[in-house]
Amino acid sequence: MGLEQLLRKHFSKGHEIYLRNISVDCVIFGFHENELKVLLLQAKYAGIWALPGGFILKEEHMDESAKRILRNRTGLDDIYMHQFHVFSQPDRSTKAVNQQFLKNVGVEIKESWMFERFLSVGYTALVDFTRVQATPDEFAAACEWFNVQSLPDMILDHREILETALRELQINLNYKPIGYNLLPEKFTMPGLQKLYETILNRKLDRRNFQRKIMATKVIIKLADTKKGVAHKAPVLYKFDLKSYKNALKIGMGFEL
Amino acid sequence: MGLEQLLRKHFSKGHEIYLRNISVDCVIFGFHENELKVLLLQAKYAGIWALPGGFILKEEHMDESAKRILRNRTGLDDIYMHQFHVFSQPDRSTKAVNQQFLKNVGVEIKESWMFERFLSVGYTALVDFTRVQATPDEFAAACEWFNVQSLPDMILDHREILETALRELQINLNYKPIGYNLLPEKFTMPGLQKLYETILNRKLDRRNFQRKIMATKVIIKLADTKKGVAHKAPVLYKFDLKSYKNALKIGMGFEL
DNA sequence: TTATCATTGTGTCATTATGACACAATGATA
DNA sequence: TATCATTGTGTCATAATGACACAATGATAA
Repeated sequence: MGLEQLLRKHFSKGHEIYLRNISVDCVIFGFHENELKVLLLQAKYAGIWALPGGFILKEEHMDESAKRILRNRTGLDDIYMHQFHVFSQPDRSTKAVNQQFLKNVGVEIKESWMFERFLSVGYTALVDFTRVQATPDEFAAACEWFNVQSLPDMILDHREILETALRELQINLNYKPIGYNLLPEKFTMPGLQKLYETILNRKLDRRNFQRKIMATKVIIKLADTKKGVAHKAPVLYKFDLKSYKNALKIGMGFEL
Repeated sequence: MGLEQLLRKHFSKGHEIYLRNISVDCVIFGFHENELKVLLLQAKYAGIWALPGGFILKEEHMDESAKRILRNRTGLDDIYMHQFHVFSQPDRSTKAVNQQFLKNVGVEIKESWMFERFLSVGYTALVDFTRVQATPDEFAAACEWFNVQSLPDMILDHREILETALRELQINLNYKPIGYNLLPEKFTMPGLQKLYETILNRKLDRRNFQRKIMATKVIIKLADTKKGVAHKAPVLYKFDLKSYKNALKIGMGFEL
């Protein structure tokens, strides 16, 4: 199907399969080369970027919508996703934006459910950067990772959504185990610390960090060390999946 | 306007003023006689109870919808409300419930936006029990307080919404100052402790409790004592509004 | 009038958690 | 074989926490 046809169908028939007035936007975090990254889409025929988003199918649990969006953009499945906030400014209207988009593409549509007001539910996911197949959706020209420290212009309130998600992540660092999805299966203690330092955007004491992380019991020291690195070979660790999942549920009481 | 007319208007024209597929439900907590209470509505011509809820006007911020609902049920204004979760089970359908309700009332309506699926956004409020003028809405026969320990049958997933709100409140007790809206302006330390014990549903050590509460600096000791009580007259305290609001924003790091 | 008693207010102490810090071990590289 | 950046681990003073005891108060009852 060509873009024009796709757009006509989406704008004129979308309300037959999706709920109205609600959308889902996903803040997908990854970690690569000691940088915290977020996955964004670039609208076709426009420079501006957006969070991967979508709508809720009429018979679908909202968590499934978020997972579907994640799956379609990354190829990843079975990732824990978490709703964190509903954005409901009345003027976060997509009408002007959508009409501009249609104009850019050269399609004229008069009436559409897409011109109504949308609330958006923000979801976060933490994913393994190396396993992601970044895939644009049908209305996007590109799907790329950005360092959270240097973000491009973003549509609507997507910048605010992203920053709320980041704040959430920083707070959760103290109560939830983080890293299972962001790191490879085996990782080093300095590697884990870099992740924490990157998210918190501040330095942590190496020795106290190790003491506290080990006190949570969610990671296990392996016999192996990481080979082929300069300097002393660091010991490898992995998450203890059982404790990890437990800690995800009940939290950890933990202060960095 | 009679009930039938009201219902016809709401079911046939409501979608002209409200967003579709989204509702707001409010868990309004109060504290009275050492019990944690929640405000519920009883559907007309049915025994079953429900959380005070409503819909989002087309040009209204969702927070305003929640405040409007609170104001209409309690007469209270300027109360801090907080969205805590979106409930999105596809089968939390209101269709059967609404049709049953119409049948009870004796009104027949074939098609309605009210028969579609609704997501519901849960909000909490903490209010001063003594200042509440409990007022049923037009579709309710009664508006009453219930002890959270002995709740009646509730429609749809309202029981789950309520319990999620309660869990939220228990967790927040450790990070946010609680009590300003739930207690009278002047209160005693044992009174505040009772509130905490009631919400957490466990006993706390009197001396350690006082030490920790005072360490937060959000409450101020007054010169006065509470008169006319048996036994030793307890000292009165009040919230320091400035510190309180600050603590609401940035949290408190606090463990009971 | 005075003793009783439930309740309030405050202090101590041992234990644990925390932050600041130093030194030895390692292993690639020069 | 020496160098050196990095890793791994231990210590210490201080702060926070939980468990606990005793004195003060003031209404009530003898």
